[in-house]
Amino acid sequence: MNTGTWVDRAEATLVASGRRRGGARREVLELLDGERCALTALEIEEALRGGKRRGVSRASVYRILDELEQLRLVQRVETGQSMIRYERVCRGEEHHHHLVCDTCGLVTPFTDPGLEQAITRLSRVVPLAVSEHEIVLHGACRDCRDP
Amino acid sequence: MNTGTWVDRAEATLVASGRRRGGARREVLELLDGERCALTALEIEEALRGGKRRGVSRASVYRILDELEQLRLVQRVETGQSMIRYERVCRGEEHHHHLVCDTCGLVTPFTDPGLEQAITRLSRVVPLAVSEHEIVLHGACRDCRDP
DNA sequence: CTAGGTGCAAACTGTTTGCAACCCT
DNA sequence: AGGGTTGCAAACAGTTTGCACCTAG
Repeated sequence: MNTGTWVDRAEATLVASGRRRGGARREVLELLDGERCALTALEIEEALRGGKRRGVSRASVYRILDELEQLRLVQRVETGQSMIRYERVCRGEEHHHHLVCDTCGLVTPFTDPGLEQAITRLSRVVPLAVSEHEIVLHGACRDCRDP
Repeated sequence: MNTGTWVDRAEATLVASGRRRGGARREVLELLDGERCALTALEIEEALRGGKRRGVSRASVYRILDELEQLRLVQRVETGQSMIRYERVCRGEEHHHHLVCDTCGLVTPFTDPGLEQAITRLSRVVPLAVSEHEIVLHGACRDCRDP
């Protein structure tokens, strides 16, 4: 699937839920679509302010992310850096989790079928109707390991 | 192992690292020792203010938790509730993770050897020297499921 | 025209810090 | 006596909200 698809699906979902189109939201959607991993609201605001874009106010960034999350178009990622990160949700795309370097703060994605399998098995026996799961591995990335 | 052991070990570790004993810290240690799952700093402050205890100022709660975390006596738990939770670390006790009810906020622990195994295997192939890992399952608990 | 979208600034909330008083050792 | 420990209040940082203006439909 190409990168345009997610923005299109997102806009369609938004319109279907009775919303109008808006320039700020479009900016956020396009930025998220181009990112392969999770961003914080502040990173999004900054990325949109710089460059040739029009810029989106902080309040709007938060409001838009909140909307998108409720529509399950983006998901929150907690990396233990005391800032919420957001990334787009792609149906059909392999589910991924995150590696966090506690030294430099780098966040990278990874996937592991074995892990997903273990989670699926576990979800059946646990006293909770599991709807989401999040796995974060902390440690030192290569650059921070070798000085 | 009984519940007294952790407080003792904690105080010993603190003294060994060149600190003195203090009433506020003792309060926090005893409270954490009695809890089986993660608490937020604010919950700790509140729990200590009520009851027959002397109470510990908010700043001290944070400072103490920070100290304890650095000494690996407590660990942070991120449950996606935009508040950091802390729980004591017991050596020899089985490593556990968390179930979070997104409706009522209830946090409960669980353990799963299969999952730990999958994580261990994964840690060897990932581009990160893994030191910690955190797994959170989100969903609806029984009480929130059945009205 | 009109309800939703957006920016701005103020309000909130969890967390951190500066500083003076306190108390173990 | 002296340095770690604590409380208080102010400072911070990320997030949310109130309100007036703008804009898509």
